Amino acid sequence: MDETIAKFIEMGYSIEMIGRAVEETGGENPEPMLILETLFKISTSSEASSSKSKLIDELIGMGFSEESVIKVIQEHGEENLEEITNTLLSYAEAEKMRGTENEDINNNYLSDDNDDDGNLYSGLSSSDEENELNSFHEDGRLQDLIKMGYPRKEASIALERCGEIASLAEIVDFIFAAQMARQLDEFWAAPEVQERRINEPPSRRRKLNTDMATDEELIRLPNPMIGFGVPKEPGLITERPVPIPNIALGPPYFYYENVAMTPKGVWDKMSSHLYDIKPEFVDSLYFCAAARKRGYIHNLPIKNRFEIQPTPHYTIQEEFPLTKKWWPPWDKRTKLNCVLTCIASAQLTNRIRKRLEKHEGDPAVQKDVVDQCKKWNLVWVGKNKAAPLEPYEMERLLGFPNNHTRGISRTDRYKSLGNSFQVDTVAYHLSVLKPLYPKGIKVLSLFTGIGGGEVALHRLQIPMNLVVSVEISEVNRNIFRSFWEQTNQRGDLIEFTNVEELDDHKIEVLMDQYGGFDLVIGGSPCNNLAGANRVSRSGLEGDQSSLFYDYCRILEAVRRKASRMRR
DNA sequence: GACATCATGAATTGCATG
DNA sequence: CATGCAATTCATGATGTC
Repeated sequence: MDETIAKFIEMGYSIEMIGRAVEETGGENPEPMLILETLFKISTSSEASSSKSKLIDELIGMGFSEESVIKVIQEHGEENLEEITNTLLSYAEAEKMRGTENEDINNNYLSDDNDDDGNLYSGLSSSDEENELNSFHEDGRLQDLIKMGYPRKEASIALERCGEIASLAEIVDFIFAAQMARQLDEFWAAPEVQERRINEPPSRRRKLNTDMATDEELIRLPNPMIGFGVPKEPGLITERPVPIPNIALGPPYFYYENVAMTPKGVWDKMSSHLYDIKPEFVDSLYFCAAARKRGYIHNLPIKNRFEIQPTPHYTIQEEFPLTKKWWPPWDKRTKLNCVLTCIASAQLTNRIRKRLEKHEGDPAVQKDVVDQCKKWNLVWVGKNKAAPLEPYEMERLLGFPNNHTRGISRTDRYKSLGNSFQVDTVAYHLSVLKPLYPKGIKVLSLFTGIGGGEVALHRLQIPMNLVVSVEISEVNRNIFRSFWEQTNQRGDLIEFTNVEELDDHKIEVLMDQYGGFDLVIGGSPCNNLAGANRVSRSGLEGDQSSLFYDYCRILEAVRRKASRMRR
């Protein structure tokens, strides 16, 4: 503990503050991370601001206005460092994009008036980007950085780390992130002796060690599958166990999704292609009455998530009350299994009924029937009658509005719904964007499907000023366009069919035209990964699932372009 | 051709057991 | 630690009907 305190003093905190923080943190041997968080809170709270904290000075020195910094820290006083980084970067981004308007970003953020921003992205066109980039000399970059107030040493390290072709914005991002992360890093790199003194549950320590191990370690699925935490369940994590690498910090933010249970090594590979961010595995049974085990790789902040309202029912019986009348007492299910793309045959329902009538009260038969019900996700809709869900029932489970998929064949509805997001789960993750983008966001939506991500944003009441959507299926495009029209969206919708056709040039033109993207969202095809595939479960290199690499390509193009535009 | 219906395992993981 | 068992899974392809 003494070592910890010494470290705090070294970081510039006074002994009084440390004492107060330890006291407030409580416990015999509080975790240093918690103390640091409390210290941070104290040092940035209004009553302790007689002497401005080191952090505020640092942020101001980096070129943010004093008002911005104070405002953000007041607003997010209890946030972690990553949160503040993200928020300030978002503000800076928003300020840049407003361009000549030159509004005070803080007033803009705090004000409730949502005036008409229909012309927010009209007539923006830039030129000579490439020439500017090429003429960017390293010495020039160094001098620019020093002019911006960065210490020479820090600037040159960043230059070295980012490489010769990095833009100024990328380097600024790097320095910023490095400064914000430095305090945390001291603890992650803490010596063994100190580590053992930390009074933390063994499970957490094991996780910590695993995460810090080499990359050879395969990614394991967590149990319970709650990611960084789910509502109404213990185990909420407020810091990422493995921080986001500097190079991947947003904005622009991105959100990638796929099935959790893939062939071995797939998630390791996907993570390695997405900036080594560790996936967040979440089972949607914590959000609705059906399981849905999915992995999400994203660079979103994770603090202050919230659920969309109204929340769905958590059990089968509450979600489908009419089944209660027929539900046999020996079927103990309260949650359904994953909604797939195909349903059970009517023959199965018949076979089950006949068996139950013939062997009334036979526990062995009942056990077998329950197994079949689990396998095919059946619910009880009549006496001895177990039937698959109707499309509208799947819509409800997945968080879509009633009849979202109306207008296409029943077979196609099942297929499209089975391939979709669970809206409440995704919305929970995306909810952190709401305070960051009060005037709405610009979305690049890959593999849009029936628009699960957009429905989530809509239900979060985050305006979509622009959606560029890529979706190969015509019926899905029709459904999504119907949603767009029926909800009276005011933003622009631009549709593409194939991800392959969205090349670097098209991306640049779109981003110039609209001022960039705030969010890149999508889940690439799982056909060749999903366990239900008996025929072609060929892994990430399969015909459809290899489109994952197009997601990466497009994301990287967007982030590169965004870095150039930031200047 | 659109649509509906049906039959078709296996990879992976968790867990208990020895 | 090996082994076996149980549980779960964003699907594909063939066939029939209209």
